[in-house]
Amino acid sequence: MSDIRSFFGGKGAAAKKAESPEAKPEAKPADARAPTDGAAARKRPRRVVDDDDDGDARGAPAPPPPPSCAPAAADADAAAPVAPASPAALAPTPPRPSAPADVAAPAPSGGPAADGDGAPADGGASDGAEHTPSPLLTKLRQAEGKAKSKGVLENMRLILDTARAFSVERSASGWKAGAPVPYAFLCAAFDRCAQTTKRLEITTIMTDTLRAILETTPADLLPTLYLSLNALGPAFAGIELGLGDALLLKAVAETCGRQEKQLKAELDAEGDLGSLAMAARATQRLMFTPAKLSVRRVFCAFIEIAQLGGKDCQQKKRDKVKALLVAAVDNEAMYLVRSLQGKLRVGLAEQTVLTALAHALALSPPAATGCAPPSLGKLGAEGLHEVLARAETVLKDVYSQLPSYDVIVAEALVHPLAELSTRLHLTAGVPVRPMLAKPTKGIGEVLERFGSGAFTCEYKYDGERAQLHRLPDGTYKIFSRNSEDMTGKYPDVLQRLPRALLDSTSSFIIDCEAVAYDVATAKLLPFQTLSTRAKKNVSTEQVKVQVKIFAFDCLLLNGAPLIKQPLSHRRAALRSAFREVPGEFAFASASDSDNAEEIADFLNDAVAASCEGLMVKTLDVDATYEPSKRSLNWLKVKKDYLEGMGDSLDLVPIGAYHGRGKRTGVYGAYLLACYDEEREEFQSICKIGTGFSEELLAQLAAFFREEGRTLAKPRPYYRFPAKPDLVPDVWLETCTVWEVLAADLSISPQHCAAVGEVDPSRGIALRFPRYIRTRDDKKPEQATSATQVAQMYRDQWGNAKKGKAAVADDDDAQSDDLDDDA
DNA sequence: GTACAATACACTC
DNA sequence: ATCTGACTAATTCGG
DNA sequence: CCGAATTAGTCAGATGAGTGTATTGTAC
Repeated sequence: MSDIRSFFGGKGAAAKKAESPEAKPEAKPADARAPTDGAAARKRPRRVVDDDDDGDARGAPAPPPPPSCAPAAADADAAAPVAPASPAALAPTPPRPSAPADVAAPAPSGGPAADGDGAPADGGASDGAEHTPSPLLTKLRQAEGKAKSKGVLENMRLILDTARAFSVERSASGWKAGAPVPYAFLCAAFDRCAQTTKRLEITTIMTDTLRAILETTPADLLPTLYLSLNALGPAFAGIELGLGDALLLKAVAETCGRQEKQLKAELDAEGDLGSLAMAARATQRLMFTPAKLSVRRVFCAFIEIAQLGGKDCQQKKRDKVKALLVAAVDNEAMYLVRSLQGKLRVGLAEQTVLTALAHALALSPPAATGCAPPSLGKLGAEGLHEVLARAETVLKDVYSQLPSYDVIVAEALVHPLAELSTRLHLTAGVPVRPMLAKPTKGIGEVLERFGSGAFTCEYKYDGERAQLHRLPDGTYKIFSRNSEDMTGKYPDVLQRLPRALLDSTSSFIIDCEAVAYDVATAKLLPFQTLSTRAKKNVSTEQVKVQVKIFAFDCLLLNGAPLIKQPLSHRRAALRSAFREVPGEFAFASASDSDNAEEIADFLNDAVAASCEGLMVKTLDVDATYEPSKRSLNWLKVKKDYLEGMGDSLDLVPIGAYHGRGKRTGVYGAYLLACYDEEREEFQSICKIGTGFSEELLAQLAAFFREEGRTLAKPRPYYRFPAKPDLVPDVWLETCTVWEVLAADLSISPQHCAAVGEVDPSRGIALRFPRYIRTRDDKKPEQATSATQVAQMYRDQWGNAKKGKAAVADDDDAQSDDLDDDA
């Protein structure tokens, strides 16, 4: 994030003043177009908005765009700040306009293509109102018949058709080229994304949006990306808003002069604080018009909010939110709130943003890269598709190896996309997106998929993913599954790690699972124990819960990246660079057998050794490490999916919670209870919110809303969590029984199932509960009993202990595997 | 004012 | 974590 | 051999329990 701030720092102040005449609306009715393009063609009468961005109040205001990045047309725009738009141009899909001149005359290399067609049109051309059909489009139509893939053609046309839309919005939001990108411009794009569920369309919308920014104000690209991704910076930077629904609700209430309670009630019905905020703001009248919001101001405000801490920081955070909300117009308020909630809900997330960024960079290469925009006219649909696909591959590959937009954008603005993969690569000290595994139903499915090639099975340990790094300078880093920096959490691990290193080992990145470990009994401890470890500023001496590291992959060794190597190679590298240290460091237990029986036995061993099941990975074919992209080439076989091994319970819904977002209008989750026969009461055991189809959800809501199924108060024989969050919005009469599957049972600080049976004051809860089906054949009183729940809880530990007890100690198990591999 | 409890948040699975 | 739904891409089937 | 039908894979966004940490609120 420091990168970001420096982005806006320094030269900012002066520039800002210069380009920001007191932002009061200087209405200019209509405007002659920039001379560079077919001026006359695009005169559009229109009311003008403030032509400048807000008084960006921040200490670090905006720099002008790097001169090299400002296309000629953009300058023209700046000179003539009005960006008018004809009603026609605002129509969703106006006929494709394109002046022949635009097409014929490629702009100088500094002016990237603004249109999707072959002519690198000047920036101005993009918002032209009237054009004749571009040659490329014509060409496409002609090619239609013989095009190999209609999909490709359609896709390319989509790109072309919407390529101009961004400029319309750019106009609508009063954005001079080179000026800070108006937040409204981004919000308009979000709106359009939200209106469709088609991924290609969303991608195109974002591509256009990013291109517009690239071509006019590249300095705002980074904050735009972060706002689109709902992030404040790379995960490993650890920048958090420290602001959630509760605070936001207060902030919105205060801004709009509403009672918190009342707003909460509306939220239950509306399901989205964002749209509530928008609605509330719409009815408010302000004494004066606040300065318009810009992307950079919004982003910087978020960063500032994140940096607030200490006494009264909640009040300060709220004030900052209020300041933003007050300045928000239309849907800006909605997206501000949603961004702060961390849920944009417009169908936009990392993969899509990456694709859009890649496409944008390919279509509108920044001037400093020295790349000319692709000559699309020559490429045709297939060619264009090819170019875009390659760009996407490159960018995603780079991102997976170096997941930092700060770095990537900085590079991409000055170097050709094609060079990124050589400039940016796997680096010790920067987390790699971990490879994930796809769930399977059992060994049969595994064999079906991996039948032919060699594969290996490893224990799936129940701990925390840990990516251990050693930099060339000898320092260590640990990253979590989501690339959070966990170095401070495991000083003990790092202190001992050198003992597991062989002499020749210098830098590395290894993929591991950190598991709680009982030194005395040499047994693995459950995840719940691991999670009680302190998380910040841990000192080695104070560590209560010991941890054992199970390494299973090696992504980089002594400076050499290994992720493109097959697993067999990487595993050999891992084993050549480390040695096991009893109780501290081991290689994940593995078996390379492809015999179903042996695998089944191995699975049993895994479960007996307190593991969740197996990970199954190909060794040679399709066996590269695929961070984040095709990342599901590993399979996991979890015990709870196996017939008879999962914990299946029959439970009774006794309460319901209003759904949010997609689930607005129905209940989004239910509170489930088991039945305590002795005490004759229903005891909460978990909430459940997954496993339902949308249709079912609707039916259930309708069902429970029928007369007599909801209660004003909980029955006296309901036992439920005390915590306000967990108290249902609606109480239900006991009238159905649902079968629910869970991975484990845990002692719960909240739930009440079988209180007193296993723990004197705490009940039992389910881990990973999901709805399976409705048990029409059972009455509520026939639900799983508290006694049974308690028994199930005891059994899960019992199993782990007996079973194949001899193998339970992992240390032994690993050495075996080591042997048969070496 | 200090000490502790309650709450909100971010993060793991 | 689990799960569903929508879309897209890949593959198979039928004329 | 092409186009339709089917299947498989991606992606986003609903939702779960439980933990430590930081801040706020409250009791003394």
